[in-house]
Amino acid sequence: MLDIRTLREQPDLAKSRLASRNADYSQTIDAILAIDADRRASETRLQGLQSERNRLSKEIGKLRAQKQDSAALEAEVKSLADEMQALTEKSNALSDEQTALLLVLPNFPQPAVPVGKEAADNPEIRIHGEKPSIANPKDHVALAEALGLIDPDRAVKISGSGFSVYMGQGAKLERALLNFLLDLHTRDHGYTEVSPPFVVKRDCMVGTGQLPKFEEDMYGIDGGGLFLVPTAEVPVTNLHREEIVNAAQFPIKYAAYTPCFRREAGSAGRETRGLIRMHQFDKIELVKICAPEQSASELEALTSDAERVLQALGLHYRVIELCTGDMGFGAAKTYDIEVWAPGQNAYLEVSSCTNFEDFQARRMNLRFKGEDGKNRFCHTLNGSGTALARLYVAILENGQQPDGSIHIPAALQPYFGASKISK
RNA sequence: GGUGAGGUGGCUGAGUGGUCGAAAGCAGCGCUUUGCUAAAGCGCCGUAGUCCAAAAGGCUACCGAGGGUUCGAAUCCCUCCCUCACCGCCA
Repeated sequence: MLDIRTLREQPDLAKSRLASRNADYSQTIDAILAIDADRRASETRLQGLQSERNRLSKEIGKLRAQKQDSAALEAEVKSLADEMQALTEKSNALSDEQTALLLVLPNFPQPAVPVGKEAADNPEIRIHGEKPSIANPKDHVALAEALGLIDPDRAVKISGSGFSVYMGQGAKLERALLNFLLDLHTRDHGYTEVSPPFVVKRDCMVGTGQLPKFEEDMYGIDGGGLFLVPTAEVPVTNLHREEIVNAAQFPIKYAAYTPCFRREAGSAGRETRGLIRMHQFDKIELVKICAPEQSASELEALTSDAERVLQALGLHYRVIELCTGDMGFGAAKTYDIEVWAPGQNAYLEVSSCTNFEDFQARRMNLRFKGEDGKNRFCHTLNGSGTALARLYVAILENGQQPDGSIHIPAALQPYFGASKISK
C-alpha cells in the first residue's frame, strides 16, 4: 500500500512513478485524493461536534453533582446527535472507500528499474554455466513416464487437470529436493526454518498483496474467510504482522517449505504440459524483514542465496531483472532466476526475488522502532529458493542419459540415496 | 463441542456511569546528587487521525472487535473473536 501522504503531497510524482506499469492509475489517484479531501472535511466537522459534546457533558456532570438543573444542556447535546450520527457514517464510508482504492494501487517501481512493457523487455543480468549438449533431448514428461516417476492420468482422475502425482523414485526425488534445499538455506545461508500452516486468514492475503485484487487466482475455503496459501510468502511474512519488531534482529531471515495452491485462472493452455504450471506445487520460500536502509543489499544477497541452489546442482541458468511492466503488483524491484531445460529448449522461471520495500509492511502494519524512537515501517523481501516442480523438470531434462536413466547431481545424492534413476 | 474464568498502555496491575488516556509498580529516556561496578531524588515516557504553511500547540478516537443504551461508557446491554482451566472427542 502506498502512503496516502505521498499521494496527497506529490500527486504528480506518484502518477509518474506508476506510469511505467501497464495500466493507467492517474484516475484512481485522483479519486483517492477527492475522497481523502471529503473525508478529512467530514472528520474535522465531526471532531468539532464531539469536542462540543464532551465539553457540555462535563458541564452536565458538574451541575448534577451540585443538584442543579441540567435539562437545558442535555437538550443542547441531544440536538447535536443527528448531525454527529450522519457525519460518523459518512466518515467511515469514505475511509473504507479510500482504503479499498489504496489497496488496489500497485507499488512504485524503484527509479532504476528498466522501463518496459513485457517479458521481452527484461534485461539479462548475468548467466551461469552453459547449455549442456544433449542430442535430441527428451522432455521431462516422456522421461518421467518411462521411469514411472509421475502418473499424470491418475492425477487427473483424482484431482483434475493441473495436478501431479509422484510415484516411487519420483516421490523420493521430490522429498530429497525439499530436504536438500532447506538444509542448504538453513545451514549455509543462515535462514531460520519455519513450518507454517498451509491455510491463512483473509487479512494475511491482504497483507502480502494477493488480495483484494487477485482473489480469482486463489483457492478460498470456509466461505472465503480462509485461503490455501499460494506461496509460503503469505504465512511467513505475516508472522510479524501488527508487530513492532526489534531492529536488533535485522535482517530476519526465514526459509519455509509449503505446497503452493494457485488457480492459475486465465492461463489455461499456457505451458500446461507436464509439471511446468500446476494448481499445486512445492516450493521453498525465503523471506526477509529488515530496515529500509538494508533492503537493497538484502535483495542482492537473497538472489545470490537462491542462485546457489542451481550452482550446487550444476544447472545452467540466467538471472534477469523484471522491467516495470512485467513486475508484480507489490514489487519495487524483482530478479527472476531461470534454469535451462533442454527438453523445453527454454529457460524456466524457478525463482522470483523481490524487494517490496514498505508496501507489504504498511498493509500489515509491520514496524520497528527507529533510533529516534519513532515507529517506522519495515522493508520485506522474498524469493523462491526455489520452486520444486520446475527444478524437478530441469534435473530430469539435464540429467537424462542415452540409456534412458537420469543422473542425480552429486549434491543431491546423499538425500536421494542413489546416483541415478533407472528402471 | 460443553462448562467456568478472563482479555486495560512495552510488562505487571488498579479502576463498575462523569473531571479516566486511564492509579501504582517494573522496564526505558533525561537530569541531579553521592560515589563505585550501584543507589537515591526529580522529570519525561502509548498509538493513530485531524486542524495549522510548518513548528509549537489544539482537538478527536482508541481499555480484545463490532453494535447498542445514555446528555456522558474502560465501566451497563447484545453479538463475535481470542486466552486459560476442567470435561468430552480425536491424529
